[in-house]
Amino acid sequence: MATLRDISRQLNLSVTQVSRALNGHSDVSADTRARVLIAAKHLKYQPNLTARKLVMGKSGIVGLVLPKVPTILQDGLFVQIAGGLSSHFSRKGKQFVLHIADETDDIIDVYRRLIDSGSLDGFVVLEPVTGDPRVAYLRERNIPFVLHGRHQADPDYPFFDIDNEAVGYRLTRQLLDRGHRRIAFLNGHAGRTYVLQRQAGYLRAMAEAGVAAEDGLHLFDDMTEAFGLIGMVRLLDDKARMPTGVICGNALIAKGVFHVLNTLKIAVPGQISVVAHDDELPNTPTAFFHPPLTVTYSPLENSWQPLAEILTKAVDGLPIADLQRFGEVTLIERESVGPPCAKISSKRNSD
Amino acid sequence: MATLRDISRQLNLSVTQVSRALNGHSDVSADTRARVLIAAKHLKYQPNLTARKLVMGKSGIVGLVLPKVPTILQDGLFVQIAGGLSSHFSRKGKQFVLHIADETDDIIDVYRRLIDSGSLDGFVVLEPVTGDPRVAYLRERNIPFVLHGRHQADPDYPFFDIDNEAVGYRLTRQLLDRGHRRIAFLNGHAGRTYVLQRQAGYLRAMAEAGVAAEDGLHLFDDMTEAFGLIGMVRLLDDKARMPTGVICGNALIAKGVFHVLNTLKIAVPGQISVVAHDDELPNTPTAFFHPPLTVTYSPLENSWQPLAEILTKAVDGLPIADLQRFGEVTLIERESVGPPCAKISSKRNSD
DNA sequence: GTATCCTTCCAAAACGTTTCGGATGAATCA
DNA sequence: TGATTCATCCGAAACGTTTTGGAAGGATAC
Repeated sequence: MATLRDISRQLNLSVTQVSRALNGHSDVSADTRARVLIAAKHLKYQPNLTARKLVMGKSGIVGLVLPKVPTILQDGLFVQIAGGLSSHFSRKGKQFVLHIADETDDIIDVYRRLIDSGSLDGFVVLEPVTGDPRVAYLRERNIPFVLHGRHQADPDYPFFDIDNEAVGYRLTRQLLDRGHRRIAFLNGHAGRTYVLQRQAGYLRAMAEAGVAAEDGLHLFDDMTEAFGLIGMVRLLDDKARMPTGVICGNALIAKGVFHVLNTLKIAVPGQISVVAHDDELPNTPTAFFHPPLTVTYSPLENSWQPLAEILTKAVDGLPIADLQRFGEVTLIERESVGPPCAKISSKRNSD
Repeated sequence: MATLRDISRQLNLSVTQVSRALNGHSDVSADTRARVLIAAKHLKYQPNLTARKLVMGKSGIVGLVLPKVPTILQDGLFVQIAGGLSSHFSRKGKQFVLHIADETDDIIDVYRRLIDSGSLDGFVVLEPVTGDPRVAYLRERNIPFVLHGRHQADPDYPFFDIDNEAVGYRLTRQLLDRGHRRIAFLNGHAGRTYVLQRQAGYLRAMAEAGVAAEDGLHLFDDMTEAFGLIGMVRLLDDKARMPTGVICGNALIAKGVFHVLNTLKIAVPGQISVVAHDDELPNTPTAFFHPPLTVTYSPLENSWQPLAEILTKAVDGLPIADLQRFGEVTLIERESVGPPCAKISSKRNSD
């Protein structure tokens, strides 16, 4: 590997000037810079990141720590996340590194080790929960990070998020506007902040419409097809309070819900209307549900680019004002919503 | 962060002695070493990996490069791989890092960048194919690596592998010994070496038994449930040459096969016998198939520890003889094998 | 008593980069 | 003319570690 010394010798320059030429400093003549650039290319010069890091204190490497237990990670999503972040970071000239935490040791210890060993400049933090200990620790250590989502209402740290309150609100309004009153919500895991924010949006819409929100209609669990299945069955169990419309936290839940309704021959939207939030998870295209699903749409895919950009800026020490961004959410009305149905008759009810 | 200097000052020692004490060199008195160790713990000393790497030329970081397109990666397997390797490497005091390659750029370019930037000491290479370009490149650059599997018969590089020829042989023998003659093999992707090795074992067993192996009975494709499904249907299509026994490359394929046989009401092992190789993939327990599946058993999980060990040694420059190991394969006879059935009647055949 | 060895220690160099402080000469200003 | 600015350059220090080559002193061998 060629070093700055090699270039400097070849051009009869000092190492300093070569370094400055390569890094675009001002006190290098145009002629010298050009010669350096050519020599560098010719010698296949690659800066030694280790040496650079030693003097600069930054490694150019950012990371993501995930627990071994794949809570959020269904088929392919993992790869999508890691791949998406990785490619956007590398486009910014940063290396992105993924660390799977051993389930035996505390997640904070993992961060501590990673930070103390001094090889990471910053972190992407996924799936924040209220009072997230990772956020607390990173702030305490003063390590740059960016949150996917927020963990409190008005955060003073870098984040990328969508307006989840609005998601809950708009989804609920979809059903309310058509006349629904008994509206169920198969939401996500109760600890997550976005789940609570969507719940808030739901409650606001219900309150605005003057409809009382019943506790039993709002269910929380991991966002899986299994939850959709089990949740929908539970909702149907209580015949007196059966919902006429169901909101699903994501497309996976909706898939489970559709499976139940389909099996029991309950028509959508004839007998029950369904809406969902669609992150565009792999292999779960809501447009091809039967019937096509009305959704609030905000592809997870759109997060990686801003996340990478924000963390890069955070590492470079930009002020907080530049480090907070919101993602777009669009409403896609399709065919899974109709007027409420007074009485649901199904195979199952006729048992 | 405390440095060697800090410790040396506190103890009135030279930086040299502190370094040597910490690294277990011989020319340090027991007393001095003890004092250094205590001081280091007290000051929460963490060696600066960057500085160490700069002088030693090694970073203590090893990596795995995966393509973004998840070829081998079904639900949870990804996390199992990354997590397994990560925890075993960290137990050896090495950092393990996962890199997802952008699908747009050449895999070799990714390795080149990673190597040139000088931050990785070695690589784990998964899913080798015959004449694997990654292996060729890493050897050319003289970078330590370990292969999961082999990409030629008698390799001169580090690997961990199971005896796949024996897997093919034993699985085939299971069926031959019960009298089967028309034995199908739903194998894996044709490029993979382990697939070819298993094929060789199959052919050897058939030849030994004096049975002609028919081309149409040996199918190759990705090891997925879908292949099991489609492959089994194809096998049943050709009524004249229908197999009495089927070998499946892994449990996922077997799952697809069982699905077809079950749906068509073809009894296992009454009408068709099935055997498979079981890597103990997540959510696919062959013991709980109906009927329980006879398998050659060799959990993927058992690979991570030897892989980590071998790569660690390779990075430390140990001779090749210490860097080649085989995993154990056991045969588990369960209830999916019976005598061959002369004529298969199924719902489908009666169309 | 002198030569040799062993134990324990240290100063200095090295790894490749960035940056600080200053040097040089030419051009501009008063 | 002398002072000031500007553009362009360079030497040396710094980052934190490991390693090299040797030094000091005591113990052992002859």
